[in-house]
Amino acid sequence: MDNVSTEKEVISKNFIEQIIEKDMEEGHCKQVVTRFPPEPNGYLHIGHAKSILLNDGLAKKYNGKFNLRFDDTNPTKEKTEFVQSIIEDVKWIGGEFEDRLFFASDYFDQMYEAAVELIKKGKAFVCDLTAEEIREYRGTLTETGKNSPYRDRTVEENLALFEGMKNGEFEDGTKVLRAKIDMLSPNINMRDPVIYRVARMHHHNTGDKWCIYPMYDFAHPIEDAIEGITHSICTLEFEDHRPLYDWVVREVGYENPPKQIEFAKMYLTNVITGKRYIKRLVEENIVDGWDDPRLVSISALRRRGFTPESIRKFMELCGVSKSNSSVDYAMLEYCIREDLKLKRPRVMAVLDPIKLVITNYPEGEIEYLDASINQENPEMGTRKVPFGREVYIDREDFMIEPPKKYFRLFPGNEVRLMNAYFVTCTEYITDETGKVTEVHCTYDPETKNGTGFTGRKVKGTIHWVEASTAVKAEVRLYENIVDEEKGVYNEDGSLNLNPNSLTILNECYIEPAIKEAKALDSFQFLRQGYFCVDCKDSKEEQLVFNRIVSLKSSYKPS
RNA sequence: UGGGCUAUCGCCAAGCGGUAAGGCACAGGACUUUGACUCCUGCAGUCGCUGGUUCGAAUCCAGCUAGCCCAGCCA
Repeated sequence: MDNVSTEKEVISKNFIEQIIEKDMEEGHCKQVVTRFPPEPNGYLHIGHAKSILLNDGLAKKYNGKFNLRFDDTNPTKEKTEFVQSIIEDVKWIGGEFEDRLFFASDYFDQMYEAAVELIKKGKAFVCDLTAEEIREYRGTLTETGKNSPYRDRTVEENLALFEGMKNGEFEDGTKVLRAKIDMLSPNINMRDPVIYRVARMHHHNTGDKWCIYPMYDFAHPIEDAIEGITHSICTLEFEDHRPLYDWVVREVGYENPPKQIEFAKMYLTNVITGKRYIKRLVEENIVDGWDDPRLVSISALRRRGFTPESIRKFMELCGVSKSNSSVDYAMLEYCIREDLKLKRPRVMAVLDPIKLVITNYPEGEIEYLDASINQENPEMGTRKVPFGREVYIDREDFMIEPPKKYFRLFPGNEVRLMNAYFVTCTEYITDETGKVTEVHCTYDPETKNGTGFTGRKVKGTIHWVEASTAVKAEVRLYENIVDEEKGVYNEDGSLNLNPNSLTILNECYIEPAIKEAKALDSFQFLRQGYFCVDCKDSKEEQLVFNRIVSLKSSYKPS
């Protein structure tokens, strides 16, 4: 019986795994080596998480290796600040590159040599056309290109010129090295692509050593080949580059050339993915940084309280394919709920307090009641919860005139104060506007938590926090940054921002057990959802909580 | 007749010639000291469309349609 029940569900292999397994069976690949190759030009977001987890997961599954490599071949956009944050994020999400941290810029010498070899083979030439002329000669999507007048320079001339480029003899932009392939190709990438440009830029890693830099299409296959990458996984927009990728590894002469495999990027509904849009929100100060919890950058998800496990689970659930798709945000929420459910303490909290006075409870007395830390996971033990004459309850848990099927507190009704006693509402007090300011109840000592009282049942159980011992906290409720109905973009292409995406609640009360909370600790506040102590904004005096995700509610008023 | 890719439930996604997995979401019901969780139940007579091949097609072929990507000295 046990053996049967522990059998895991068979999860079907994705198309990349099928390719890899075939390659291994046919002996094309002894040990899988994958890589995550970000350009250090921004922070990582959930889309990158998919790539990291995919590559790392494949390496783990097939007993291979996973490298982290910075694709830093264009210094204009790159910064060391980003290198650090990327390393942190990759580690946090669980990408285990161990000591295999590389920089494409460390291979510049080898790339230069490879280019020289290409020239010697007559497969590359130095071109003097301006950028604009190159564009004109390239043709269009529907018209073929035509050969550059410099295409037939001799090997010797090309060699001399290319060395001149390296030695800084030419102005930026005046000369490029081009692969000699086919200007008639229907694939624009094959129309004698530029593989080296002259540009005097200070590089974060190589400093001012170089004034020529290789282009992605030339550099990337070489980087992969040098590291012994077997499967070079990238996104769909590079499909058209694959013939060029293959051309480079073939012409440069690598023996076990890596294979490029493309998969579809992941989009999430109703959030802004995409580095350049996140960048815009940050730069325009619409959010307070790359880790603003409303964003889906990895650092933001971490700050909001998402766990690496939940994100891994999410990626597992999403799968990998070649069709463009947009995953429902609810799936991510499901994953974090699922991950925290049994692991995190459950404490009572009141986010919108009204005072409840238990009129037949002795004044000034506090008793400590036992309560499970997590009722579904007894291993987490118990905690003491102070109870007294005055407690706070949530405003939504009391109604003067309840609609049908409302089974929380209203005049004359009896409910359970969770982990404590049954209470019956006797009266309520309102201010001059009619707003309820205080509710009065009586309690029944016989119904105390843990006594096994079964005399009668109540339909409602509400949460509460004892007033004199309650910890005051700031709670931030996040909504997705865009309006659900309108989607991410307006018709004119501008971002559709929801100004109500952040609500800050200052008057929240949480039971004293919360005092030991540390940055990034997460809790379930009963019926309020899951919250995380903000690692950035919490101070000694006051804890700040970010809502990770709310619970599902099946109560629908009226 | 530029080229490349994609199309299976509201959203992901298996399926690889033998008669439509699974998850999310949703809807009902049971249970409940969180209206949560958990547990049941329901949820594609048909796979973008049209033809063809076959005893048999989501799977193979042909034609069409729709969507995405490509004309950086970005990655």
